[in-house]
Amino acid sequence: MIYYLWFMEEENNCIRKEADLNQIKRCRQQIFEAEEVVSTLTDKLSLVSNTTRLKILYVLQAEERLCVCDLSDILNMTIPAVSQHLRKLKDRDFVKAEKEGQTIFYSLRDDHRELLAPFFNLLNHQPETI
Amino acid sequence: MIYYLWFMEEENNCIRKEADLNQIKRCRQQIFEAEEVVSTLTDKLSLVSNTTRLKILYVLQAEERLCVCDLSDILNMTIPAVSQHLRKLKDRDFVKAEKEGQTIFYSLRDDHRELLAPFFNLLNHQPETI
DNA sequence: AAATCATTTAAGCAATTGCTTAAATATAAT
DNA sequence: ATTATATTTAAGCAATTGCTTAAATGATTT
Repeated sequence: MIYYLWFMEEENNCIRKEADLNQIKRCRQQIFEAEEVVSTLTDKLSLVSNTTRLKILYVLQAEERLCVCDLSDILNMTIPAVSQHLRKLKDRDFVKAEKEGQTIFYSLRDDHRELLAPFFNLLNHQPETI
Repeated sequence: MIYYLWFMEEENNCIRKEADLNQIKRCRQQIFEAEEVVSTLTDKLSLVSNTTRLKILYVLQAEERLCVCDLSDILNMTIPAVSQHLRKLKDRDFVKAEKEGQTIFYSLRDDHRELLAPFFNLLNHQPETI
């Protein structure tokens, strides 16, 4: 497997006299190494950065489990709208679904508790500033 | 100032026999109280959940300051593209700009260090799983 | 003063998002 | 079997996002 290390080779375009070429290379390498974690992280954050989905996660944290119909009531939203959000959360392993008769109960998975913890903390303690 | 407490009054639409009306009211109130924090938080997270902007924040954390031209080189992106991201980050107080001649240096502000800390930790330690 | 450099701003556009309504699925009750 | 219930899926659409290119701004050098 051959990796092309563009951050080492590529010509610099920043033509400032004072430009620190070593700094630029260092930053390129830093980003190159973090690339995958950046993708994984932003993928998850873009899920959480939606008010409806954050609210869903927040109430699920407190309530153990809720069905689509409950959430539709709680959020004052259409059932399909809620369902579509839940699907995204399920696809990314934020929640799990358990069928009981014709009702499907959703609950928080443990997978992302660490990522979510600071957000739940903020929401629970309602500080003046974030 | 009169607040209409819809979460107390409003009719329930979830018609399941087993629906726990108290649970639904409790959740509504919980969300009602967190509403503002939810907005503020998702507003910030939606900034961070973009790979380019997270990378900018990440390298700025390590490098103290970088100019638009540097970042354009580092990220292998057009100058206007970077500039537009920086504007968003500046508008939300994630970064500050300092002019020095015709060069504008951007650096991290302290305002959101607490929010960003866990993300920087992940990026620095490159764990197998997030 | 004119040209160069660093950056921003603006207009345009393709891709994505998040809703809506309507139809499909699947389980339960009559 | 038929109807009702709970949910999902799909199609359509307006709003937002993030880029591109071109033009504008403002400081520096010649």
